[in-house]
Amino acid sequence: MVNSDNNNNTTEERILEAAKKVFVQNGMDGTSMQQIADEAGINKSLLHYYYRTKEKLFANVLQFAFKFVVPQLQIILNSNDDIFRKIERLVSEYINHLMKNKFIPAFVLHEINRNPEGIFRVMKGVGIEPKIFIEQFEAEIRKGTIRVMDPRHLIINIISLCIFPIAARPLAQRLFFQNDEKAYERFLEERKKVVSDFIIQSIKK
Amino acid sequence: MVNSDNNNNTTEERILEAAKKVFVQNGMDGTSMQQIADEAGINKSLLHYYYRTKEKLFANVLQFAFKFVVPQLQIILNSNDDIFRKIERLVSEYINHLMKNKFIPAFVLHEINRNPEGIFRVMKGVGIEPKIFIEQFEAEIRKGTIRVMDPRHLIINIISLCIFPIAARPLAQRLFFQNDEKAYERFLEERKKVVSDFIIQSIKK
DNA sequence: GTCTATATCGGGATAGAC
DNA sequence: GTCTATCCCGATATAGAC
Repeated sequence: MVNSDNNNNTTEERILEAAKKVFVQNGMDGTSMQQIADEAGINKSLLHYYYRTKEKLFANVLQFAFKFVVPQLQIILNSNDDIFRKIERLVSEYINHLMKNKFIPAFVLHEINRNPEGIFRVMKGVGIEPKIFIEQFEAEIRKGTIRVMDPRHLIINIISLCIFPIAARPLAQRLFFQNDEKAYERFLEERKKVVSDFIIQSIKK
Repeated sequence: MVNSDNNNNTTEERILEAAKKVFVQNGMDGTSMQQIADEAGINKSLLHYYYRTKEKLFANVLQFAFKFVVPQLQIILNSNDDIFRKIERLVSEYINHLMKNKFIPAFVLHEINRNPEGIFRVMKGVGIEPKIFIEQFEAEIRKGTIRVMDPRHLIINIISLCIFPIAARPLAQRLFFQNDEKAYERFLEERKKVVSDFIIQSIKK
């Protein structure tokens, strides 16, 4: 899961762990309180005792989708590396994270459409801030080392290339890799280099 | 919607139109038969009369997500254009299609994870076949006009860059465009050129 | 074909015993 | 804190009148 601290803690924590697992795999609508209770090894009533409603429990789960990875990415965004090195590190770190949390991308994308405000609130809470990265990018454009481009396109491109292959994995793995798990893992490993090369080539003059 | 032939046909067709609209926006789990009945202007029983179960009705909807766009893309894939022109046309056509069917990407991605076999069956049914495109790509590599690259990475990259900005639109529009619909429309229009330039730059030697 | 009425089940949530 | 029992509602699905 997205969190490393595992099971045998308090009941409250066990519930949250179970909820993360089940919600992230099946979405808000696709998950019942019974499933979460079973996963946590307790009964439904306790869920309501600790988190009054399903909505509140879900809200608690949602932020875990960002809580751990955002600070890591922020460190890279604000580091002293040059722009190309930053892109390499961002892509590698992000793909790495998503490989370890493979249900997160589709879960978040579904939620973005089901209830945009919820995600938006969480995103403002964790507060990712690409300002320094964008300024650096624009400085390079003025220096003439990279092509003129709206930084928003670059950012969306980077994110697209990292997230989509994980979000669409169950289909892509079947279509292109005969549903071979290991082969797709290797493909994703390769992508850490392929994607950053791809991006750097496309922006370099 | 993904289909052009509109409303006032037989009841059976009206139901299917309504089901497409509601299912695609809210997903299988997020949709009730009552919602579909309301959207179609009839009552629940009729849904069961025409399509025995919710599952069967949903299965009928699913294929419409691919039925119309796949043949169009296939024509481009098999055309006589050179590889760069093909990429331009593919990206432009696909983004265009997705802009007109903005709920499809997140719907499909969610479904890919909820029930991969269902999507896989549909995909084999509509049968997209990139063989000619891949051969053309490999021929260019041998000629030395483009860099060495697994064609699967290229294909995944193209699809990622087209789909993701639509799938994540509700969030991206808020984060980068103050939730301005029109501004995001322009951004997506721009992407038809930006994305194909981006890809071509990155593979060209 | 289309409707109303109803059966049956599972959902979220609460009451109350321990 | 944790359980069992229960409430209430909305869901899918069916029966049967017209």
